[in-house]
Amino acid sequence: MLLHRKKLLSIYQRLFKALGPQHWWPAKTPFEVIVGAILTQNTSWVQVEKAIKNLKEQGLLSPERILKISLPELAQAIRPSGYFNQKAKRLKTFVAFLQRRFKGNLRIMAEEPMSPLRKELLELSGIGPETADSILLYAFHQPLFVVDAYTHRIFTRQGMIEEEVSYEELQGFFMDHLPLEAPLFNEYHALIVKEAKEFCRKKALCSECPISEGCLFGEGKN
DNA sequence: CACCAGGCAAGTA
DNA sequence: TACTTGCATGGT
Repeated sequence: MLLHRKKLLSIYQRLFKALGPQHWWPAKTPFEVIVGAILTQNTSWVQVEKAIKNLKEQGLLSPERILKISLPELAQAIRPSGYFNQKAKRLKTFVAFLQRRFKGNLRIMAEEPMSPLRKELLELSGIGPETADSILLYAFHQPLFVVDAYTHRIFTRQGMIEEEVSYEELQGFFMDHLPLEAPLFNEYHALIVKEAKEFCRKKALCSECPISEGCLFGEGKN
């Protein structure tokens, strides 16, 4: 629908004007993006930064090293990011996949057609839709809109979507109504995260929110 | 102190 | 299929 497109673009413009470019993903290499995407699952980014710092300092931030290091050692290194036993396994699951399927080479993986690759990622234990889409958008520049808890919160409060929408439905809402461009999706998702942290978290700041109109803080279930 | 953070998988009925 | 629970650190 044309109305949704206008509305979504309008929100994007307001966010960008108020908050500026976010320069995502905050990582230097595609592999660091992938590691960060797994480590940040249900965890604040500052904790992930500490874990990644540990990995760097210990020379572990490469597929080869993560493949070879013992599980307990890896877990200890990423301890600050929480769920460290699970996430250590998830990192190993991914690098094993990378090795098996693409000779350990991310450049080969990047050449793969997006849709089948997304399915393959989702088959891995520890990679769900948000992590898969974050990897594909931010490491490989594929035009997939990343949905997270913030996206759901903001757009339900805006009254634009139902509370019960699934991940795929919410993703479709954006992808059906916006131009399928990776740079746009990159910036839009990053702005949503920034906006949610700044204004949508605390009731007191809700009125300052650059989207603002129609937002009903506290009246929704969150 | 309780609650939250850029999810996901496994268990239960 | 539809809910519930475990995973865990550290900040507010």
